[in-house]
Amino acid sequence: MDEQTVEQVRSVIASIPPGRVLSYGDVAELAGLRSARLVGRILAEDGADVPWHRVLRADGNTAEHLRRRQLDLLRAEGVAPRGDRVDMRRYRWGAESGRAPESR
DNA sequence: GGACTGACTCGGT
DNA sequence: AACCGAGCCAGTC
Repeated sequence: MDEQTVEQVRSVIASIPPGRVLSYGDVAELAGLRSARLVGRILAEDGADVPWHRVLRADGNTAEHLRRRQLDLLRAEGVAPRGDRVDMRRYRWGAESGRAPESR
């Protein structure tokens, strides 16, 4: 794994404000990567000390094995998941008034 | 090298 | 909503 890439990804995630979220793909883009999977992989290995819970799937779902913990952590900072799903249009970093720069 | 596996995503059925 | 196939990239066997 390229150290520089890892640091890029970690710094992007570290800069996400509390109460906001990004998708793996968003992080990949901000870090200059083409692969969202790489972001997940990096978090799996070196994500323990960054706010990894602010990163979720593009559709607002979380990875199965993390679901419970991640949603708890998010609730703790003001994000209210609807069932297993987070409202990306509302909480996505950069989407202040329900309008995302690129809300799909 | 090939096949398989993931904290992924998108477009098409 | 659910399932598929294709891209994606690094690691393991």
